[in-house]
Formats: sequence, C-alpha cells, structure tokens
Amino acid sequence: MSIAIVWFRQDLRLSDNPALHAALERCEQIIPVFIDETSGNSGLLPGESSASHVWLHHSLHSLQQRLLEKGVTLIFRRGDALQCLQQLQQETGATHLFWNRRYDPVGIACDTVIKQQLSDVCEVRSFNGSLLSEPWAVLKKDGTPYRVFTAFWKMKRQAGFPGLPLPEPASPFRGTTQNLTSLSLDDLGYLPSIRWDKGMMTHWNVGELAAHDALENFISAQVQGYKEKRDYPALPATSRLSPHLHFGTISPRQILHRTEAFLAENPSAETGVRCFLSEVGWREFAYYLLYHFPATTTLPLDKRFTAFPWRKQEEYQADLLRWQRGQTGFPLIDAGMRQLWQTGWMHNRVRMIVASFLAKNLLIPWQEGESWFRDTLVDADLASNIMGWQWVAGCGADAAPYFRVFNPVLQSEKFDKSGEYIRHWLPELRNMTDKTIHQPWTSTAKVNYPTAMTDLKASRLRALDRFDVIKNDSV
DNA sequence: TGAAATGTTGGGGCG
DNA sequence: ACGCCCCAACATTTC
Repeated sequence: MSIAIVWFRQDLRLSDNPALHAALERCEQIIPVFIDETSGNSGLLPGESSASHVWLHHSLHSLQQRLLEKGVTLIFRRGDALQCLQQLQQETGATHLFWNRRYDPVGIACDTVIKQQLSDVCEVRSFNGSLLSEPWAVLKKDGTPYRVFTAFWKMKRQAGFPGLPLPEPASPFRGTTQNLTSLSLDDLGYLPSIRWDKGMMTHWNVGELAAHDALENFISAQVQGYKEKRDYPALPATSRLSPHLHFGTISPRQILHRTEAFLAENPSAETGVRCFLSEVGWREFAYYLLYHFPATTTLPLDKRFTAFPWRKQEEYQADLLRWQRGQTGFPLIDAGMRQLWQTGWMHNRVRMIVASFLAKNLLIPWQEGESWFRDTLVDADLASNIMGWQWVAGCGADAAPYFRVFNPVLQSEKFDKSGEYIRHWLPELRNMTDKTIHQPWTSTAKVNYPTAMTDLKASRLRALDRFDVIKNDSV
C-alpha cells in the first residue's frame, strides 16, 4: 500500500497542483494536511491578528470543502512542521511526502531539514507550484542574479516556462483520513476574536473557484484596457488576484496560459495582456530576489542604505500612527490607507504613493511600512512586500532613485482627477469641489478633516539632504 | 512606475 | 518693418 501525505501550504487548490497531482498519480491513497506552524513562517507571527490570516481561514475552508467533495478530509495540525509530519508519517505509515516549494528563507530552512529527516522513512519530493519557473533557472552571464527587471523578465521569457497547467484531478480521491486526529479549522484561530473581519470580507470572494471567476471577469472586461486604466484607483481595472496568488488558490501558470489563450482569440488585446503579464513577471522577480538575497527581508539590498539617517522611533511614532490611520491630511494618501484598513487591499498606484510619503516625506524606515502592510493586506506576501518597499525607498533592486519623490497632490490630480476615489474612502470630503479636494487646505469649506501633517516641499528637500549623506558611499 | 528647476523657442504686443 | 520683451509651451537637466 502506497500512501502519500500531501502537505498544503500556499497552494490551496486542486487544479494545477503538482504535489497533489503526483500523489494521486503515484500512490493509492492520499492524506492532505495543513499545518499551523507556530514557529512562524512567511513573516507572520503566531496568534498575530492579521488580515491575511482571515483570508487564509476562508481559503482553507474552501479547500476543505473541495477535498470533502472528492472524498477525503483535510487534516489540520499545529506545531513544528517536522514533528507534525514525523508523527503523521508514523500514524499512517505513509510512504511518500509531497509538497510545493516555498522560497522565503525560514521556509526553505524548515523544508530542507524535513527533507533530510524524513527521507529515511519515506520518499520526500517537492515541486514548483507557485512560480512560472524556478529562481535558479536564469542568471546573468557572469553567474550572478539579475538585479534589473527588464533584463530578468526578457531572459526568463526567452528560457521558456515549462508545461501546461495540470487539470483538476478526477474524483474520487482515496484517502485514509477517518481515524486521524485533526484540529478543526476554527481551532487554528485565524479569525479574530473581535469579529472585525466581517466587513472586510464583504469585499472578497475566496477560494479556488472564486479565483477563476475573478480571472475570467478580469480577462473578459478589463485586460484589453489594462495598460491605460490600471493607474486610476477609482476604476475596477486591475485583476485583484494578488491574495489568490499568495495563497495559491490560483497559480501564475494558470493565469499565463488562460491569458495567452485569450490573446490568441483577441489579438487587439496584446498591449493589455503584455502589460498584465509583466506584473506577473514582477511577482516572479520578487521571489527571485528573495531567494537570491534572503537578507533583504530586513536589510536594504543597496548597502549604502545601511547608514541612512532615518528618524528615530520615539521621534516618528506619532507620525507613523497618523499614516496608519489615514489621518495625514493628504486626501489621496488617507483614502488609500483607509481602503487598506477596511478592505485589506490597496490599489497599486496608491501603494507607491503612500509608501513614498512614509519613507521620504516622513523619513520613517521602510521596514515600518512593510510591517504595517504585512499585517493589514489580505495579499500580504513577504517577497512582493519586501521588493515593493525597497523599490520605493530606493534601496532595492532596479529601484526608484532615491530622489524620485511622489507628490501626493500632483498624483491625486493626475490619477484621481474627479476625486471619485477620494470621495469614496473619505466621505467627509465628499462635498469638496473637484479642484480643492486634492488639497483641502485651499478650501474655505469647513470639514472635519486633519490639516496636512507636513510641508511637501520642505520635507522633500529634507529627504534629498539626507540622501546626500549616503549617496557617495562605496557600495 | 517623478517633480522641480532650468533652458529653448516662437508668437504676439508694443514702441 | 524691426527689435525688444513677455510668457506660454515644450524640452532638457538636475535632484
């Protein structure tokens, strides 16, 4: 009797799941398991109340249901992954252990040990379920990793992406899970005890089927105009697939092939499709960078920034709170921060603007912003989040130059001209004119809204001054 | 996947 | 007609 443990992590789907596919193909029975790793992985601390935990809960619920329909029970365990898997292997006599890889340093270290330890008692195999191709697939001619996106993405496409997405496996699955102990999903504690999550989740449909619905909706209605419309936060022009990608309710390979199939039928969508796929490429780049430069989870990739004179915590703490709560007095920034708080998501253009404001105008270390995003985003993803923040701060790969400072008023006038996005998230400004809504301090209207917390011109110059201190340091 | 400062050009008002 | 100035509008440079 061959029995495979299928360890689900950030691949909470049945279709195009290489580990599950291999288990079903090669073994007579499967035991699907999810482990709450209290030792911490992917930057989330145990018991920490976070938006992405809520999303995880619902994704697991969906996966549990889908597996039940196929005839097997998803087992939930908690603790050190090695111990949990050793125990499960002993309980079941499993002959195989399959999973899809992860790429964060803590996860890699954990998986490496497990592979070493359990290879004595069963066959352990890992697969690529999260990326179009592996981080080690392309390097520069000199053998070092790319640091520039366009060159990276060009080479990666040139090297090609292996294989078509795997189909959803046929039912029924055979498993021996009836007599195994399992926590309940609720036991994992991914839902907050004060149920603030309910409002947030009205903005989302979670699970593998919902992910494909979202992709189909995006492709049929939005991808054609993606390049032109994606920068306008009031428009529903983006895919909003990021949380699905993070938890693996859809795979990038599925997105690539579905999008290319659409392109074949609709050649005029080429510009939009290319632009959209390059965003998938940025996600690949983020994982690539995290794999090759694991220290960047906390330290700047550009070593000059180790000496950057950020403000000190006791000095910036009050400002940080205003930023987090959407009380900066700059409407576009506050709208973004409140969208984040209420929905667990923020439009990407606005993410760049609020991040630039934190790191440059407020001179608060990018790690503070990264941490806040990690707690509040449903799509919180270590690789993408680290890359994004280092990019904005100017210390990352292919980063925005430090002197590139977004002006939140100009960005607002450019990308939310009619104030539609601002009015939606800042109802107190709803009656401002199209002209003054971007800078309420120029209006005589009396509203309950904070005054701007900093002078944009002066704080920009202050940031440039501080950059002068480090810019000529040897790298 | 900026913004601000600085430079250039050319049309029009005007003496 | 001409030179001069002003200043959009656009281009280039700098941060």
